[in-house]
Amino acid sequence: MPSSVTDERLVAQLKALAHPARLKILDLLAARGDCICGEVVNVLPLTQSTVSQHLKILKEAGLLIGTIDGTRSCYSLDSQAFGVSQRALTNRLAVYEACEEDDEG
Amino acid sequence: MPSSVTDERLVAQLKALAHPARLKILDLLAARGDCICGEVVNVLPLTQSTVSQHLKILKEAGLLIGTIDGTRSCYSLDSQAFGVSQRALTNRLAVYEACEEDDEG
DNA sequence: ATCGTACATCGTCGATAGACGATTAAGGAA
DNA sequence: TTCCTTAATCGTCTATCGACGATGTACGAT
Repeated sequence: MPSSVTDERLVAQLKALAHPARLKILDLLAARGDCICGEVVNVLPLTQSTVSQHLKILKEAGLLIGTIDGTRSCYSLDSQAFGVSQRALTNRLAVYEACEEDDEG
Repeated sequence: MPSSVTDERLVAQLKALAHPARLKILDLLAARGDCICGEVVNVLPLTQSTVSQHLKILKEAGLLIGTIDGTRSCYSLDSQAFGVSQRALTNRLAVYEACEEDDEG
């Protein structure tokens, strides 16, 4: 019953997810385990500053973990955070899905 | 492998979900089964035109079904659509979640 | 100390989102 | 028909998003 994720936080995460470039970044990180910023820049048709901005947004939404490695920034998915938000989202959507109109009579 | 939901569509649905007022509308519909526009207006601290706009966005994202009932518009959740998008989202997030960094060696 | 690399941040600009009031469209009641 | 109710749409305004180039910052090599 305690949702453990506020509406506000859920909205923030949904906003972070709701962009094609950011979904691509997540896919990339899921595929490779981790990436430095430059690798993401090489894959996406976007400039370095734009990619950096997207990474920041994902990080602020709590979906990514970023570590400094010398002059490089290494990013990886925050699997735990995804577990939490996945459950929150799934619960939410499941409620909506379960809400069949039962006035079929 | 066929995702059955394009990235584009997923992004559109995430955008539709990523607004507090629209989450509230979905909650309301889940709780009541269906609502006419005016009921939603009475519950939310927003004007009729704004609420109507939000309902339109949710409908265009394929999350709501709207039926005309005399001069009223009756909205209800499209449970089937939620089933589909829930699976799409859940799959996506599950991949991210499952992607533990296994380079612990 | 100087230079090069890698990334973050700043400033800007056009496009989009979100709110509102006003108007329009359409059904029901007199 | 005329009027009232309900809701969709239009026009406008502000705020935020998303892209970019330019600049700043920090580390590594020379």
